[in-house]
Amino acid sequence: MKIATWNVNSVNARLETVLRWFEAESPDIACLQEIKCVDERFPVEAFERLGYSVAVHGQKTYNGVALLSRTPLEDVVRGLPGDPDDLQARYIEAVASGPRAVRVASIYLPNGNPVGTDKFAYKLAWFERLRRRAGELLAFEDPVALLGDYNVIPGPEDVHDPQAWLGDALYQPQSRSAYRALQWVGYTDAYAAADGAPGGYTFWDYQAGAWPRDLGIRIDHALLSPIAADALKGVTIHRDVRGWDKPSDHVPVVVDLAL
DNA sequence: ATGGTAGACCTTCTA
Repeated sequence: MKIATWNVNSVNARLETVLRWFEAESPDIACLQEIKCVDERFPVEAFERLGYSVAVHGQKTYNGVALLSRTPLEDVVRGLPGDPDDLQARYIEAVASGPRAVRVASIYLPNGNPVGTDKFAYKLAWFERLRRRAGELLAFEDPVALLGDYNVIPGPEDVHDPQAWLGDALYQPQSRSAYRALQWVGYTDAYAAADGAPGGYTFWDYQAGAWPRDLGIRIDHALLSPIAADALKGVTIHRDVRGWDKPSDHVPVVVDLAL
């Protein structure tokens, strides 16, 4: 079973590119982030034609997440539990049903820049809510896969130049610690567990020639519950997609599970 | 030294 995550940076501006990738790779489940549209403007039919069930948690202009699955999506949760005042659409969770049911979430963690502002505080608070939710999910029978744009560079091997990112919210000690705390709850970073090599970047900025110079960072992650981690066969970063026409600044990451 | 690009949307914000 292949589960993908991809920050598409506007699903409508990128639809042709996104569909092209889905036709080539046909993941069983996919988690999209930064769809940048309200629910009504998500291209549901285009994905249904490819055989997917669709669940959307959209928002105007910013954020927005979605889940796609070849089996029906059940028990959909829109929005990260724990703060009714948080209106940003950054979390959707559901069970991809069937004989190999998986509980999956599409996560768009706050960026948090600049450090020292309420944006960074929001990032850390969101991380804490996610940790609590992740703990709750371990009580369910189904394996759990939490995929998305975590906006965290886990370690120095995940960035072209650690020094250049020291002041950035994505590489703050608190951000990295919060990401590790998710693993202490009982989740496994799929890329690390699959012996992913250093330099497995998933994001290259549009600016300053970051892509041709390979100035990338690894911030799109898959965290797996124990049963899911036991079934891990491999992780593939679809790096070549960054070189396509009209690319997102993120590329798809696919985890392959023996489920 | 404070740029450089992309998307949504309406003038600036977010990344």
